[in-house]
Amino acid sequence: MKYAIGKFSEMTGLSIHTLRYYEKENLIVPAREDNGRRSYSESDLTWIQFIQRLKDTDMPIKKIKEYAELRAIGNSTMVQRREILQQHKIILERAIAKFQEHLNNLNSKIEYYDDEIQKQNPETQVANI
Amino acid sequence: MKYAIGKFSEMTGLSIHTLRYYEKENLIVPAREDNGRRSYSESDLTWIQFIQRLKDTDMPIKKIKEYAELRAIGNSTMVQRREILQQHKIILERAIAKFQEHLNNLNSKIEYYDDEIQKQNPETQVANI
DNA sequence: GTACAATATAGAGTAAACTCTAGGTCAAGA
DNA sequence: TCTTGACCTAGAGTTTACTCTATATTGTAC
Repeated sequence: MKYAIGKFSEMTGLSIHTLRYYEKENLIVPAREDNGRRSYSESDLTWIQFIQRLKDTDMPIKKIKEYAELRAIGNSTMVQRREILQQHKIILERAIAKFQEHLNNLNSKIEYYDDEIQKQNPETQVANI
Repeated sequence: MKYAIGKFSEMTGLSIHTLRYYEKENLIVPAREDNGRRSYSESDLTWIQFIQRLKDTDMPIKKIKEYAELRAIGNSTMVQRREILQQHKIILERAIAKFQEHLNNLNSKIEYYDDEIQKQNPETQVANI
């Protein structure tokens, strides 16, 4: 199946403007119809979903672009592409650890607030007996 | 102890410009000396470290500002502040889940690349016997 | 007492990632 | 045939979070 940009925008949740911007940045370069209109394929869909996950885990557009341009060259660039993913993996592991740590801090702080709020509202205490 | 902006910048790793910008945004408003110079305290240090963790886990400046302005009002705003932290907690939990999921995908993809790279380099295979 | 380092303010500039506008083409339905 | 809606390009505008510049003042070392 082939999809015009409007349809593809709906399918991906990305705006038409964003899709054109991604093309300008070489992230995803769809085929064109004879009349010059963009024609996205199933494989473009799989690819944009991967891009969306990279984006969603904070890979900057520049890095995604780097990966996309290597991908466009073909099989000879697999070692470099593996390296980019490997680096991103390390970034993700660190991010998870950092978020987990801050989540623990946040939990203590919320508990502290709960205690203080209790102290400020004796009625609530009475109601809870 | 009191710290001038240069010292405080060193202690926090934030540039002097950033500290002034944070003040303009009401995130952290230090005392002033008689001559008008900023004077940061120990409690400013604890507070900026908390701000840094919020920032580091992607809370936007606007939201931190909201929290900071409630904090500046005092004890009467505890319920609202608790609510902001509670919301951020949920955001963090979702972020961790999302990152974890993408990490798993990434691991499969890296393994796939490893296989393909192996196939492309038979010498490596021989060397591994 | 003079140089110089640190501080002050106001406001301009920057990078990233969109987002929108203007002006134009083109195919299909009333 | 005409108009409407989807598409096209080039380029301007926006938001966030800084980052830098210009200009002025002040406190300390020689």
